[in-house]
Amino acid sequence: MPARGPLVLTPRKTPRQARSEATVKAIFDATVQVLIAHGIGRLTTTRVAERAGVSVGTMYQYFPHKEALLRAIVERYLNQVVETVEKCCADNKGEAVANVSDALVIAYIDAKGRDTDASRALYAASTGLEVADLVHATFRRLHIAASQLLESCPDARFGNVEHVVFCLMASLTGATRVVFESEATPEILGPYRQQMLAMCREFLVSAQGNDNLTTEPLPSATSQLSSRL
Amino acid sequence: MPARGPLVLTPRKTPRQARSEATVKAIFDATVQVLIAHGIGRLTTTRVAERAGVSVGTMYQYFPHKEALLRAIVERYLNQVVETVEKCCADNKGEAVANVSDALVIAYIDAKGRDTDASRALYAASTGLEVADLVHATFRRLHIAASQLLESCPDARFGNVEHVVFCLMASLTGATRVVFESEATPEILGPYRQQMLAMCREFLVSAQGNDNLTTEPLPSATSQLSSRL
Amino acid sequence: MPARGPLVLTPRKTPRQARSEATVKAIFDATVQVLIAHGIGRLTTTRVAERAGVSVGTMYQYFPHKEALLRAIVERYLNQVVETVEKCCADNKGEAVANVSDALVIAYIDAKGRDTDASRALYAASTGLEVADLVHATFRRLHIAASQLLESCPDARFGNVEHVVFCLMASLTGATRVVFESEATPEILGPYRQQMLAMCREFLVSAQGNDNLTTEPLPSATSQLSSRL
Amino acid sequence: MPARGPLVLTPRKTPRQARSEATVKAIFDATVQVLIAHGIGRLTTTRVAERAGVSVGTMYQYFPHKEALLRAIVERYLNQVVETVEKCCADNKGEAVANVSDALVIAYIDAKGRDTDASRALYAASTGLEVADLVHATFRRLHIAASQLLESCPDARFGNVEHVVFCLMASLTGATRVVFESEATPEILGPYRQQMLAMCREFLVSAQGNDNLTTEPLPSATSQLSSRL
DNA sequence: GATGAATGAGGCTTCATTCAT
DNA sequence: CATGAATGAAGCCTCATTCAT
Repeated sequence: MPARGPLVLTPRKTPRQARSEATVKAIFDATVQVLIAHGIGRLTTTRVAERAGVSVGTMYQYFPHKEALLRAIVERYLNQVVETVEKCCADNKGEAVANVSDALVIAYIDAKGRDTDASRALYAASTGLEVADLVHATFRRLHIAASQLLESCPDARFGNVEHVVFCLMASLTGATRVVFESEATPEILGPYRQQMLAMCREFLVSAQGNDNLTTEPLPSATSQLSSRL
Repeated sequence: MPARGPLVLTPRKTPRQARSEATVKAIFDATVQVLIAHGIGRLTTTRVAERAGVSVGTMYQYFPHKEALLRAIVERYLNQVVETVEKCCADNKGEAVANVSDALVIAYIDAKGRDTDASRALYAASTGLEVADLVHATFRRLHIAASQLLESCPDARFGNVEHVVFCLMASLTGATRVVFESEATPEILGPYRQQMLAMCREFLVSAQGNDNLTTEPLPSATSQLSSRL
Repeated sequence: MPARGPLVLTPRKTPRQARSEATVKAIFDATVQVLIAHGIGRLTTTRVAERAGVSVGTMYQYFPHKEALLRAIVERYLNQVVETVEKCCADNKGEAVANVSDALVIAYIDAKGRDTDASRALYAASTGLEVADLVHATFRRLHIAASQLLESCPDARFGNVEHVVFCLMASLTGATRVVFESEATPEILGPYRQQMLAMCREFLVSAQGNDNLTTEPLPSATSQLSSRL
Repeated sequence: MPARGPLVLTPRKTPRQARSEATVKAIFDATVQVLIAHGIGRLTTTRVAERAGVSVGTMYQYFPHKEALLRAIVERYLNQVVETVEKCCADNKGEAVANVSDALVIAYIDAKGRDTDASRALYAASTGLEVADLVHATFRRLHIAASQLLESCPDARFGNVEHVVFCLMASLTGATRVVFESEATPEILGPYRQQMLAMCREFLVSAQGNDNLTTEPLPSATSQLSSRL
């Protein structure tokens, strides 16, 4: 295929479409700003529209109801994060487990850390049954991406990848949430990232070969803590 | 829930009579039930009162406003969890790091697993600025208890206990939240607990002596993910 | 009406559209009607909205809360009265004291008498801390207008205008209130006006030159009534 | 009737009655205190009972509802004032008009000034249809007492006593209300009383013989002032 | 399409009053 | 009789959503 000059790969928008996109973007940005400034409890359609510089009526042209707007925002945000991680996975296929672990941890934490305020705000917005499915789907995508990446490692010897990756990603995403919900200052984030790197690396490396370690029988999960471990 | 300036968060009336206590208990139970059945978004004072079999007026005799009720519930729940863990810490003073790690993990996960539904419901209720301070305080108590416990281990050689414990507890609590918010069936919880045991144990054991491991220079925490790790 | 800290007393939305203005007028009229028909104790936001033929929501678009509505109504009414009196003052600059007195009395009583029902209703609404400042400000404006008018009289020889005018206006406004709160039928109002004219005229005329009349020593104002006068 | 030692003219109360009276007194006092401290808008049955040191239940034993309590308080207060004035009237029968005027003014203003806070509070409580009849009845009693007193004056030559006294008392009571509702400090009350003494005296004295004075046609008050007075 | 005034269901809270203890 | 916990009607206010202009 011979080069034919600077290719324009994105189709030219009609003015109408362009305006629509700009409006939607304005609404999106406004929503995040309101989320950051007022919190989910004070996020009202009027407030968002005001901030976006459009009328409520216009907003309802693009989002049939508030929940749709919220879902769209959360979805967009989660997608950004997942895509960053997926890209990282693609970039690290075939690396050793330890490296892969580091790459994953850094990719995820840094994706979150890109915009601390937005991340905090979105964590708050992500709680609620309305978007639970989005969160789950996102987690599944992360899980799949991480699984494939780890299985691609030349030194991979996992007993049960599913379980390992589940725990890995639950820790990574859950702990990061804890960090962001308390204080995600650089002074906290730095050490946190370092420790998390170690934790995940040790975990994954040690999981090589002795995964279903089935040590002693564990006390039943639902009962009181047995005094004997 | 509109902000209300200086909030009165203590119950108006200290239940010192038998009838009162029964009423308060009914309200507490009803709140959790409504939380489980409808979620925090559909938790209304009317609904709680109805479920508790009392009038709204009665509810307001014990809780000056909805927020106070919510805080009371969350506080009670968090206290239960913390106390379980603190008790576990007391019971394991002087054990080896690996054992202590196991004890902590099991204590925490089992405390949460005692009532799966309530835990799920309360995770949802715990998000929101109204109770953020309670959650933080709880985390701090857990952090302190775990720190003291780990420092008491005869084989403890931590570089920076603070950082290690912070990451440990963030992972433990955060990952457990992820599990409960997706599906906390025994089929999930069992393997999760096993992996978490391994993860934390490996982390803590490996943190002996090489804490501030400062291996290779890490990419800056706040910048974009460097493509090459 | 519970206190609410820093109150927002200006309407949320400045009515700049035709529809808006009509709505605000309807709300104003309805408020006065409800005040007349039910009294301030039975004036509820719902009732006013109903009477105005709008929804509560609409009302709250123009008045941030009930108190703001009440203040707006009272303010509007007091302004009408004050403006009438101020105009009268402007029209009578330079007249003799006796004529000025008559003009003031007639202007005030007739301003109140324009709409007997509204006046009665607004007297009731004007009691309450919410509007006390408006009432005071109005009295001060009346006081100032009357002072300036009286000082402009060619035959003015007051000892202490402040005290004289204060007593004059307190009597005029206070007595008129008493009349309207009992029965402001023409049969009452007519003679009342005539007597008030005489009273104020005699007072002002006699105050010429012998103001600080300090006759006999008066019994202390705050002590028990001396039995011997 | 020979003296028979110290006579006990009030019947001895049974303990029960004594307790009742004490309770009622406590409730009365508490009501006034709450009125002063919180205003009529914050006067709740619970608050009064609390302050009185009795239970709401007990309060309802003595007053069938809140309105009854309020009426009782207002009635008691108005009675005190009226009785003071009536006593003054009895004491001044046969005096000259000027003296009678002074006596009335001082008696009324000082009766109100006895407890400034209570007077203010009671003014606020007296607004509302519930007690309008009490206020009217009180005014009528004052009117009657003053009429009889003035008619008893040896130098009385009133044209229409009714009209004169009505205006006199409306001014006295109305103006005093104005004073108390703005600021009833001694610095205000002193001059006010002095001026009021002059005003009423001049009015009454000048009313001797030229009551229906129908002087010149009065200027229209900017309004539709009835042309014929 | 865009606007923003209007809607009204529904949430939170108060408080006069009742009644079992 | 006294108590005070319980009641629930009723008030205030919000905000997602609609629709005439």
